[in-house]
Amino acid sequence: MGASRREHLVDTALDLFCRNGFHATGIDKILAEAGCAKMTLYNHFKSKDELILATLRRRDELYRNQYMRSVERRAKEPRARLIALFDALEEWFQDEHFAGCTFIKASCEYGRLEDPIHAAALEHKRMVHAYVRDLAAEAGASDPLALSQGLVLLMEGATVMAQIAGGGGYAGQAREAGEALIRDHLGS
Amino acid sequence: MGASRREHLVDTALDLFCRNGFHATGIDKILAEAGCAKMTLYNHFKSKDELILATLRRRDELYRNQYMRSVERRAKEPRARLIALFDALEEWFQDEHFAGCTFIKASCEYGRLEDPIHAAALEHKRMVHAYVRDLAAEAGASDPLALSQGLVLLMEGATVMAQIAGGGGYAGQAREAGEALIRDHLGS
DNA sequence: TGCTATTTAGACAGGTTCGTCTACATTTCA
DNA sequence: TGAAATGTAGACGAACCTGTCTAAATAGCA
Repeated sequence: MGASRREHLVDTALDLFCRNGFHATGIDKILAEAGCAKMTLYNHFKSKDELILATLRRRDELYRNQYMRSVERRAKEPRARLIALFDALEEWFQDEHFAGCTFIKASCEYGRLEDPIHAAALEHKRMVHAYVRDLAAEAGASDPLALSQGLVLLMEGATVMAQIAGGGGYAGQAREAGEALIRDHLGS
Repeated sequence: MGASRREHLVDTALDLFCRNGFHATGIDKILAEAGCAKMTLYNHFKSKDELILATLRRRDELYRNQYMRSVERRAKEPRARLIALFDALEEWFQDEHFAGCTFIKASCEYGRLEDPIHAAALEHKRMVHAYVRDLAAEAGASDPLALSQGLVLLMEGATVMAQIAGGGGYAGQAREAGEALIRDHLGS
């Protein structure tokens, strides 16, 4: 079983953390759900916090392999990809397992900026912004930074609202506003 | 002391919950910080969850008395008030006690939609949206709903990013994008 | 002053938490 | 086949959690 045991633990923990919260999810619950022994967990991870950091790395990997690839599958031209950011968001919100952004949740429960868990959340958000900024630059925006900042705020706002309201068209609202921003920066 | 004891407990709990999280903040910590006895708390509140709901009601009250009044103080005309939404946001982010939105945090830790705590968060967000929608309508927007949805997403996105990054100009970014949306809906 | 309601300090119960440890079983791979 | 690595099951400790209870002190108000 080797490394697959570890991956299975991380995937199980990621699911439980995102659904029920980090503090509210005990080690024992994760072990029961994953069907493995306590020493297996503590053999792979030094502590619960280390496990949490591993789940955040895993979530970042999934973001790149699922969300970002979904954007790139939906459109080939940079400008169209800026709009596809919101369609891929909608796809995510529609997922029956959608439970909000794991990184936002992590920053909520681990609020101190110097906490490694909070720092991991910030690092992920920086990566997302860099991705959008590059797309805006490729699309020929005169001020790609400003455009990408606006788009990212719409994306984050939609994600938070979808989490609180339980889905409900927020990606579409964000897309509509995003299109206006894109027109403003790139012309119609 | 009468009711002031209860208010002091709620204010203390609100501060600790928002700084350190709901699950991570124990009853004993709140009591120590507030300097009062356990039975005083359980005399006023049936349980910790009831205390949390009381802190959310208190936070909602502060939002109306501080944030919304700040918006209305900054501008008298509806259109100017739409822009003032972001300036008042910046003022909030600059506060040394800023620690993100209590309601977003509550929805993160109590993720089940049917949880009364989550429901209270949703209700607050609905109130905020209604406020912005009314402003957009007063400003003469042809589609006040669409405009307000875009503005709200920018506001929520800025709040989340300010929480994760620890301040840092997100209200200004949101204002810039918000002005573009307002121009798009109301003309320059 | 004196009666009543509130607050206090702390012990207490029952449950949960994280993490360690041991003794045994299983897998891996030469 | 046999040795080394890995996983299992569960007991265990020490700390923490929420919520209850009691007995004494204090506050508010007539």
